Amino acid sequence: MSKSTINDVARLAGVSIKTVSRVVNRESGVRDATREKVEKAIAELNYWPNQSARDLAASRAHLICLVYDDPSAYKLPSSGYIIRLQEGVLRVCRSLGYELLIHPCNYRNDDVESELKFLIQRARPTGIVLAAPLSNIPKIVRAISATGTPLVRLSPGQKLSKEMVVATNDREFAAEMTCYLASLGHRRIGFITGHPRHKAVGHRFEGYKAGLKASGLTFSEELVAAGDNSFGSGEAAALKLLDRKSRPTAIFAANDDMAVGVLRVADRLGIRVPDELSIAGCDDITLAEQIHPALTTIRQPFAAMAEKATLMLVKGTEESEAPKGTVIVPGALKIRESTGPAPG
Amino acid sequence: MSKSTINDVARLAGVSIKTVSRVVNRESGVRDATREKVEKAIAELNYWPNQSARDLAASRAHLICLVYDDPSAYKLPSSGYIIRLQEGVLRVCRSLGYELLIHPCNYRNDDVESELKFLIQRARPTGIVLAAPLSNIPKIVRAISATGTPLVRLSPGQKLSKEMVVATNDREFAAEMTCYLASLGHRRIGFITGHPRHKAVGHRFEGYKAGLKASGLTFSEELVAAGDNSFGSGEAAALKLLDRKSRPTAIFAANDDMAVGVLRVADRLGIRVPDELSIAGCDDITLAEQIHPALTTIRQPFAAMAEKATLMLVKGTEESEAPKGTVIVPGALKIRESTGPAPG
DNA sequence: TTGTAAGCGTTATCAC
DNA sequence: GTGATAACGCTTACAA
Repeated sequence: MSKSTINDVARLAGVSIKTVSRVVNRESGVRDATREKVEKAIAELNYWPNQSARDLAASRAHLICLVYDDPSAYKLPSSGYIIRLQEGVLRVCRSLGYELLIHPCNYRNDDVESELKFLIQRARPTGIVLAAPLSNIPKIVRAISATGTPLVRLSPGQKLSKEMVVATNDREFAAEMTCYLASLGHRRIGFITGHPRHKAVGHRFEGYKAGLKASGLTFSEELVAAGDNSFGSGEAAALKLLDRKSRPTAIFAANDDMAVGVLRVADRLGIRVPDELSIAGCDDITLAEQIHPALTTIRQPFAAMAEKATLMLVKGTEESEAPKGTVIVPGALKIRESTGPAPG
Repeated sequence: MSKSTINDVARLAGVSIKTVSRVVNRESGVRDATREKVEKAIAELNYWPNQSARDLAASRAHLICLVYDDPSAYKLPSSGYIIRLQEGVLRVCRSLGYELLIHPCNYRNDDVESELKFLIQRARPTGIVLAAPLSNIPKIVRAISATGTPLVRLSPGQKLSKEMVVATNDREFAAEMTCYLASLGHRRIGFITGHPRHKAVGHRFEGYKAGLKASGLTFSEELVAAGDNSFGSGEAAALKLLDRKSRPTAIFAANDDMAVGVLRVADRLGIRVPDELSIAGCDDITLAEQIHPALTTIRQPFAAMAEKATLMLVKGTEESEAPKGTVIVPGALKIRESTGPAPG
């Protein structure tokens, strides 16, 4: 195992440590011949720079911190959300030589604020990526901002020009999905709303209405049922919508968990999907592709959003021109098997 | 934001930096009055030790690395597994002042080995927690071991007395579940096997056989169907088992994803659960508690295993008496709604 | 019980 | 282009 230092390399290559440092950090102004000598010595000694020493000397840590709502505190079925966020941050970290520190936290705890300050003081990360729904909780944002650590918020549910924000276009793609269903001939398109506290999810309802309008359909309260993002609430809502005389021929749920609930109810009631009923969701959870029929949904760009956020953080730090404002990473329709032409 | 150093504190408290260091590190041999003076200065200056400097000076990093199979490479429905592992490691890290670095990796890549070495060289973690199924892939284990970094393996599928291993008692609880089903009066208990490469999952099949024996039932190939841990394979296997003349009155699947598949097939075939068919799974994925009827299963102690593993790593490093051998963290039966008395 | 001084392995400054 | 040499903020012998 390598224990060699920059000094060993310098000695072997017959140069100063500064020159080795230059080569390692790809600085310009090193003669090719010198560079090669150094690189040879590095390879021979199997040298790797010591991260702690680098960070200390440069007074910066190569560290990104991802903060999100603690899933173990809720039992979210879609912990895939977090995995995908991690995935996105990791992609950038790996390519740019940063490490990822993860910090799930429960905003209901009274001491989240000091907990976050403690974390930041201790780890001194380059920056923080704050995931929804924490990103729209004022005391959390305030606690982090107070430390002066660069912060990027994910889907805070509002545009903010003076801060770094990455979001997706919930409203637009929900409208698009609605138009798609209308284009299949559906005229009675039901909607199941999501958790009332989740702002971005609320945008989808607005998108649904906009889509109806754009398709020349009229909005009706009768076609709407309330859910709370859970599988069970999707089942309950489906039961309500499908029990009616003139039931919808398509149901669009504000998230996949609920859409899967609808699918299950349809199955139980003997309603064939998509022949008699089209079902669409939103998020593209892993299960969406695995159930039968595979769920038509909207792919949420969680990983891409996290990737973009991390990039903003790193660039902002390295280039001293911190990018501000809201960046939109668009979602994408995933047409699969659960939607089809309207019956009749 | 604090930029004060140990020197500032020493100056303000009127002591040497060594004394400050002693207070910060809770070393003994500091007079109470002195300690108080220092603590007051620390509070006043809002001082926090610089982690990089500490690590450099002590030539150790307060860092645990969790390495697991990259979920984005497969589309595992139960990414909850990883979240729970992270949860366990994080618990220990937080209480002991370590940071958690996560590293999902794809063992199919040709360069995993150099990738891991790179990671270790760069981050120099205190130790590594290696999750299944990576923990039983020789080239992975070898690559890590070669660096000399302390390693704890999770569920490698075999007992190893000379290495640090944390596992659960798959065989025992699978037997227990089988006995439980037998005690409900079931005499034809079906089994769906898991992924052939996953050793620990294979143990469950053995446990099933042992449970039959202990209950005075005879094993029959007719009651066994092969699966591969996926939801779809569970559906297929269920179809096979339930299609037979004298079909089983209970089905025990080697994991929850498959058990949910069985549940779905039963629902589709109009077989009432648990009245006509009892279904049991293994893992206790989040979905298990949320579907209807809630799934009887075996709670796998993922978080507890990760916690134990991390503790071994830290203790082993700090106490210079590295604990060796296999530690077993037992699983637990979760009796819910999908199992009941045998019909008739 | 407390303090001094020598590193730890880098980066950064400024000569050459 | 290259190289001394001084930080960076802390731990750790070893003294006192």
